[in-house]
Amino acid sequence: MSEIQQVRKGSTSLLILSVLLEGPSHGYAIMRKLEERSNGYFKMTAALLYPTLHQMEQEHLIESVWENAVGQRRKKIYTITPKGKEHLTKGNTEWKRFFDQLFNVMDYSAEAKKVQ
Amino acid sequence: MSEIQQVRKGSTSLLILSVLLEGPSHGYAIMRKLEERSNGYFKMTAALLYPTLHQMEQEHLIESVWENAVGQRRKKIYTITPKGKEHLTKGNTEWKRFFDQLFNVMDYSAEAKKVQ
DNA sequence: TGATATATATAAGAATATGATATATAATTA
DNA sequence: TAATTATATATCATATTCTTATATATATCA
Repeated sequence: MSEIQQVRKGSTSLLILSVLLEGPSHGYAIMRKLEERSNGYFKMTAALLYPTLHQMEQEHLIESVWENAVGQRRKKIYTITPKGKEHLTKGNTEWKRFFDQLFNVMDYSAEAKKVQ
Repeated sequence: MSEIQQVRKGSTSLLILSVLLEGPSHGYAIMRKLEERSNGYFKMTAALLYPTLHQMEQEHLIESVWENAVGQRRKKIYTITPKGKEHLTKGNTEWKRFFDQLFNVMDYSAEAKKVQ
């Protein structure tokens, strides 16, 4: 597996919650919005999306209702819960801390190398 | 698993390479340096460190020699290879891109929410 | 002598991601 | 009209990475 694919692990639920913060949406639309907003960087696949959505629903981070409109494929509409909003805020903070520490260590080493 | 533990996935090899960029070191010392430089944030465990080191050696990112000094426990000294240095540079860039895109999506959503 | 720090290592299991496959409808194009 | 593409949800087998627990062994300090 490439480095960047490993990196992406664990970000899925946070990205989904980010999209749902704007308003209710269904699986396929979430996938498309993520790709669109990152200019194709986040290429979410169905095999990752749907199991993640199911798990997030079990954890009460999101809720769903089926929409059965005539002349359209049926869709499962997901909404972010208050617990989901908390999770997103907390996750955002934790990611920022993690990146700070990661680049702290990497920059420290790069600086030490220059001095040699 | 907590969000932050998921986040950490895939960063291990990059952190190890960062430490080795400064100079050769052995497993236990790498573990301690990482904890020290991140003020305790990165708590690397032996069970994660040693298998990762073995794998990285197989991928030729690092090389090792046994050191058998008298009056000391024997140590396996690891050195970063040219391939490892490339890997670190590339990984650093990829992490930065990932970070940019992640917060791009998250901030976009937070802004859209404010406007509602 | 016992506790702690140093030092390397593996096994079992959990969590997350990928590639492949399945099913089905709506809209578009040839 | 037929074929293709886009929409829409879902699972399975497999791979990868991480955690908890366990094992072994030496040096140092109280």
